[in-house]
Amino acid sequence: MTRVTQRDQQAVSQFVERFGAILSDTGMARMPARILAALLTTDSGKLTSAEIADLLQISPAAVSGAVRYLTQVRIVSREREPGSRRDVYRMRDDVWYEATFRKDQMLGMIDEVLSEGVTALGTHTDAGARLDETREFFRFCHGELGSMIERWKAHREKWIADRES
Amino acid sequence: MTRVTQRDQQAVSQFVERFGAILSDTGMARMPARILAALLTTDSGKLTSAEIADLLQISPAAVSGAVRYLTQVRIVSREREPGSRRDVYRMRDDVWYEATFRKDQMLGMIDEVLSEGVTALGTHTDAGARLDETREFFRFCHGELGSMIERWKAHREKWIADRES
DNA sequence: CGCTTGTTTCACAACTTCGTGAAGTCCGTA
DNA sequence: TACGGACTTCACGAAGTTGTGAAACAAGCG
Repeated sequence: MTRVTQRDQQAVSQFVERFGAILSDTGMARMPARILAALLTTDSGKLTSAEIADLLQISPAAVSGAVRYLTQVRIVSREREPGSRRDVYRMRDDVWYEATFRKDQMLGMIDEVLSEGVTALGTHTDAGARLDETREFFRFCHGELGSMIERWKAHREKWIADRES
Repeated sequence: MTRVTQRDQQAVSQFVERFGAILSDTGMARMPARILAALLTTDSGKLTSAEIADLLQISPAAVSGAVRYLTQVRIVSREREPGSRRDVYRMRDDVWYEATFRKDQMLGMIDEVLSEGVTALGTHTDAGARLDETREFFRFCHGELGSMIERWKAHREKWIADRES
């Protein structure tokens, strides 16, 4: 291993920690965030449990718990090469789509709760009107998010085409 | 106080708790979230420390800490009626704008960190290319968020006009 | 079959966060 | 300038989270 490679490894590791930290700042649990960051930095987008444990210096138990969460929310998929006992975790291509979709669901819940509030206060009160407008804001966001996904797909196509030229 | 009013109070209180809980699910600390929810349900959008403490059944110390946070992130403003020793906290009209703006800043930080990663890996590697695309996604979101604020302003005007007719 | 390797479950300990009570500070008022 | 009310600070205790080690479990392979 050359010195240059060592420096690179260090830089990559530092990126994994920083990006993991940012993701956990946005609400994702710490371990899943770090694992996702680690997967992002692999060429294949795949990593075994042991590799994850080694890379992030965590116990197999921690890996187990975190990947269970990540598979549940469809951020990674679990695979196993035939004839092997090792699980391999693959980052799904549509992670950001999934993440956006999940935020969108949250907006739906906010809408529900705000509707309760509007009912409780009535739109004839100032507070009720404020709640009504707040709800409209979140409904607006909901609509925006939906169309944003479409726009991203288009933007991505164009961007990739530009990059290759 | 009539029975109907009592029921309303209960419904409002329930809304405050539910909406506070949702806000804290999205990352905001519990107390600030509850206080914001409480302010939303007042006609004037204003509340004194004592009122907040009473409404949410929390100590003055908890109020103090939470409103300090809320004023720092510009969600509420502190006022004091001349000749009074009571602080009054007012919900700012542009809370949702501020919240969106703050998310936007987060996107900027993500961009920075991802750029480090792209540098560390180089765009000629598969991982580097993936990071590059990820960064492009967040940059796209950044742009979308910016224009979304404008669109919301326009949408709001129209919505208010419609509501009044 | 039993061994080996890899994963999962579970109870525990460390850490962090959160809200409180009590003491402290500030400031207008008499 | 002394009083009183209101806000803030601080240290503590409670509660919830998080990651670990150890043991149980599963599955290929000799």
